[in-house]
Amino acid sequence: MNHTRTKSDHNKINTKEEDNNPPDTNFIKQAIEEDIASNRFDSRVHTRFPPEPSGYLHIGHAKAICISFGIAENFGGLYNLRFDDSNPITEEHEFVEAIKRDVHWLGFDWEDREFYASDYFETLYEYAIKLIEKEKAYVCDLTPEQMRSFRGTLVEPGKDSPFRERSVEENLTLFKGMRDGEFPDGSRTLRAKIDMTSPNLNMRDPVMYRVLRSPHYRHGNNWCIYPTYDFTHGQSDSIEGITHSLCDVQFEDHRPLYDWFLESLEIYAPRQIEFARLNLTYTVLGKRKLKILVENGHVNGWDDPRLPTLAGMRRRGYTPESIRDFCNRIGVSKSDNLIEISQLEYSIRDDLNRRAPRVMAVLNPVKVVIDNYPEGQVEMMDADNNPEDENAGTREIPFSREIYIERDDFMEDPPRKFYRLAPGREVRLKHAYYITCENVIKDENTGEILEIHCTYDPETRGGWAEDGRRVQGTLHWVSVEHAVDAEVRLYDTLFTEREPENSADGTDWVKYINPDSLEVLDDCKVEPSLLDGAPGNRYQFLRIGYFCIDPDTSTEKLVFNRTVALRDSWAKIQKGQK
RNA sequence: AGGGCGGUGGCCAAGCGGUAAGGCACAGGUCUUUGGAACCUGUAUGCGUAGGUUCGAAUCCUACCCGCCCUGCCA
Repeated sequence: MNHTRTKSDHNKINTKEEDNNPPDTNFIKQAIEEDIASNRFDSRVHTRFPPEPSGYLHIGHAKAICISFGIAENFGGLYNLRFDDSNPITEEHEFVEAIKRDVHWLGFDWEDREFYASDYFETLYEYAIKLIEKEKAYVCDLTPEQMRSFRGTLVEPGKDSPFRERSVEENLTLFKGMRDGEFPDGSRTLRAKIDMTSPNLNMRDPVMYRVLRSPHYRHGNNWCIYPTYDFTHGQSDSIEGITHSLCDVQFEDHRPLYDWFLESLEIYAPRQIEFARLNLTYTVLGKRKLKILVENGHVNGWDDPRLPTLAGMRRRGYTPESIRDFCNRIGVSKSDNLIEISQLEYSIRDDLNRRAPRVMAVLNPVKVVIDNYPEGQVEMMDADNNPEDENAGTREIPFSREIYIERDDFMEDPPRKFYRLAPGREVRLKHAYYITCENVIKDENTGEILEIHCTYDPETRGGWAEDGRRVQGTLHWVSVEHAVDAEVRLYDTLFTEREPENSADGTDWVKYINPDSLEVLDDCKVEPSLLDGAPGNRYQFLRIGYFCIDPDTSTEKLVFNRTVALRDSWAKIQKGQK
């Protein structure tokens, strides 16, 4: 048969299963492939992730980790975890433990390749002496203010420091004096002698060492001078034999300096490649801002489930697999980006849909009495744990004359397309029976619905009618007698603005914190099987969303966090009807 | 203004001179014991703008416009 292939034919042939895979290449992988082809690093691939232990890791770091470690895995290479700890003022041991925990949780194993830039301080000191001897570094006595004015501006060149031409001997003596504690904090620096007229400000004789009497969390009072990032990072990469030093684009104009130090020192030189950092709608990423949220009490600690920290997301119920999937899907490029939160939600729903056991929980209960059901009778109903997973098995759920259903699942005067319970209407109770609403009992004064009275059809056990009649709606429920009380914490975005840091009128992102980002429901009723759950366990509450057990759970009270709601097409219809 | 880097649909992102992949979102629909999931269909005569080179340009050239980063002894 002779027929032209149309676009729809094409789509049928390529099923979503095949098309759904994220692209398996990006500009960094291409660059590495070229280096392998040209044998630039003896065909090795060795990357690193260099966090500073001054805060918790967030989803933006996850992107960086997935890129650096993921690429090393792809090429059968190695990856190091290196703490970039050259500023004792902001760094703490607590953070190194938290970072290690989070990277492991993400599923990466750096084996014995755990390093600390601070362990290279002695080598770095020797490197500095080497540069002094090569007349490429000098001790400068300028105060911070003076140094700033000598640096020039974006459009005006800087001026040479009056201390720039000190002799090698004098520099050596002075630098040793710095190390030996002979000079007060901030009084002198060691600077690279490069070019005060460079259009790249980073090349205008950048500081290599500062005098700073602050105990280091790892080395105590061993040092009173500390190297700067620029004099630490590249050399650390070099020492570890890193081939590709992947970092975010803000370091792009540090690359000439990175290369300059390595070349001047005549040591092994890795290749730095930069990519765009992650931005997410309705949140902030960035160490300082997260720190403010935590320290000023806007949230309850680094692991607050509303935070984009890995600790927060873990507590919220995100799986490491979903975060990795998200990082793969968003791709790698150099362009500024703002990823929609729905992209992240897609990844977690997709993962949990396949893995999370289904349970029934009523968040906002209203009582239903089934008048024709025998009083005192209890039936155990079979329920599949996960229709997406045939190996998930089944469990039994107690059914009785009085049950709770969701208040939202009943309407006295239902609008069009409302498929749930209403006077005279028959619906299915999931895994149980068809019930028909006969009447409701309301509070005389407030009009609040107290009880809904129904009858059930004994011929519909399991949720099927012999005569083949259909019902439009299926409700979840919990037996009153067997219900377990629970607290459920619902989360909304932490900010009300899509771009809190960059909104139309304001500069103060803090004022866009969402006052309703946390809603606590403390009268929830859940099925008894949940009593066996442990903190961290994830579930799908049927028809509602994905939830996990919070560590705040005690023997007295179950506490759940909503990870993400199920997609809700009824909510959309309602919106449209308004 | 000097330097660096970016600009492909609402949000991401392929594309690497041969006639605009894919994902998310959105809109319809099929199916359904979750209004979930799954499945199907639709959504850029267009690649920041204007010129130019070429049989042919998102890809090459020129100019211009817009955005981000850089004036810490932070990383």
